[in-house]
Amino acid sequence: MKLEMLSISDNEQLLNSVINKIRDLINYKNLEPGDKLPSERMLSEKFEVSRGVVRNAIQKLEFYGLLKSIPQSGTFIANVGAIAMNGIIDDILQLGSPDFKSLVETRILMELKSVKFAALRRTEEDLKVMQNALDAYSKKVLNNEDAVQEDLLFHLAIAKASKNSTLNTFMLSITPEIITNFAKYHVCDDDMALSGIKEHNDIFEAIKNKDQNAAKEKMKVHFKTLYQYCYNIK
Amino acid sequence: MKLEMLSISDNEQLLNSVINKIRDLINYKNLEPGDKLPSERMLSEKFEVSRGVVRNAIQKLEFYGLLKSIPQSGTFIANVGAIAMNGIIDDILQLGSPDFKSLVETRILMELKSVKFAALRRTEEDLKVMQNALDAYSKKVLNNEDAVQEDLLFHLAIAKASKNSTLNTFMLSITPEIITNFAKYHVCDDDMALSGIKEHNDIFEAIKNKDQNAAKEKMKVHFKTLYQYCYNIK
DNA sequence: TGTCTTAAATTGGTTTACCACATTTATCTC
DNA sequence: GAGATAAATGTGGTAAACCAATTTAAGACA
Repeated sequence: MKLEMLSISDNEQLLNSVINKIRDLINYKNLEPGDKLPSERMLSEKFEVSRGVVRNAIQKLEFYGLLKSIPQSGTFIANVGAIAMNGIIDDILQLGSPDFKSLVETRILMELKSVKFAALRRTEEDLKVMQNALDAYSKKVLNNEDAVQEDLLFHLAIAKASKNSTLNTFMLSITPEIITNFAKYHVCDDDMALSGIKEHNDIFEAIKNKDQNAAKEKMKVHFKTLYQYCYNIK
Repeated sequence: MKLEMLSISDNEQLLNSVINKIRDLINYKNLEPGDKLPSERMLSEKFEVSRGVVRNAIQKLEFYGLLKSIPQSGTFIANVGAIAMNGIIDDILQLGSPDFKSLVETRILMELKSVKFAALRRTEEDLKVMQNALDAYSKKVLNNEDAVQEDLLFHLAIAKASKNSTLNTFMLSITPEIITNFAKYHVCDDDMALSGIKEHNDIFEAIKNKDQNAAKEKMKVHFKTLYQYCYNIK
């Protein structure tokens, strides 16, 4: 069984079209935060789709914080202005193709900040978790095994130690995409992995010593190769 | 009708418990990327909940990129390692309470980068959109009206001009939360709004002139008050 | 024994009818 | 006419039956 995601499926296309229609409705009626959407039954009739599809669309928009369904009452516009809402929906609809370059670019800028926060705020417990991730990484690399997962686990441990829940959430959310693309493009060569062990250790020591600037610099070194890759491909 | 979100509803609690059980199952069975989850019917029987609840839980995990459902085949673990998966699920379950401090902290670091990218990559079209947002903001402020939405629209225009889709998505996703908290804590006073006009103009000019460093510095000035607020409250 | 065909079982997705609660409207009492 | 109460309507949520595609297993035939 393949896990291909090359073309979005029919049901996803239907879902997106309904999301688009809901957006058009909100724009047309100039609905503002707190306003009530028509009932699911009315929407399903208006859009000529089953109520289940409407429910799925609403649920997705609810995930993104744009709508709020309240049982036995209705669905309401959340505290988001019209233009921001349109931007987010645009984003939802073109989903699935965040370019790898922007992904890496964003990861790097977040890592450089989170490593500084980690150096500032890390606890002894954080250090232990990092140490474990570091050991697991080294072990895999020295056995010539693929260590992409372990590599990222070390970085996620740093993100957690940064004590910034939002930053941590974002790092977690881009991790799967990073892994997929790394595997696809074979970003990490074997020699890269070997040098990675020392680089990881340097970062770890800087965090341990609570040296923010050193931590950032060592992280920069670690991303040097990735940086070049990121800005060379188009 | 109030839009209170103080306590999560019963159905949400049930949903979270099922998500937790799915996580436990994955851990217990040591399921790896590509492995197949038991069928929805088996899960609903095992967890003693209706199949619909199981479907909702799977859908939510699919939304976060952890699972992938394929019609008439089954539900599969996406390309995410066990530990990263646990981290993300932890994150999903404690949802709804990203502290304001981390939110602001993250927003600032992303803004300081996105404004540099914008200065580097902005098109003439981008400048027009920014100019419009700027005018709308000034108009509201000079009329002594609330201008939080317009303020953020200018910043979102910058994020869009940064040509980094990932960064733009993140900025969009934290925008609703920012607006809510701004309104709740009355972060923006009237005099702050007035000085904001000039600060916005300065940022705009720097982007227009493609001066990355000036853009970042002007943005820093703009966030100075917010910075202090962010680091004073606990 | 091996390969192709075919039918039965399994799967996620969809539809339908029903539910409990909230809101609105109508009715009754004073 | 005002307030309280009850009936009717409308709402999102839920459970069960149904669907089409897939997978699996059995069977027929060489």
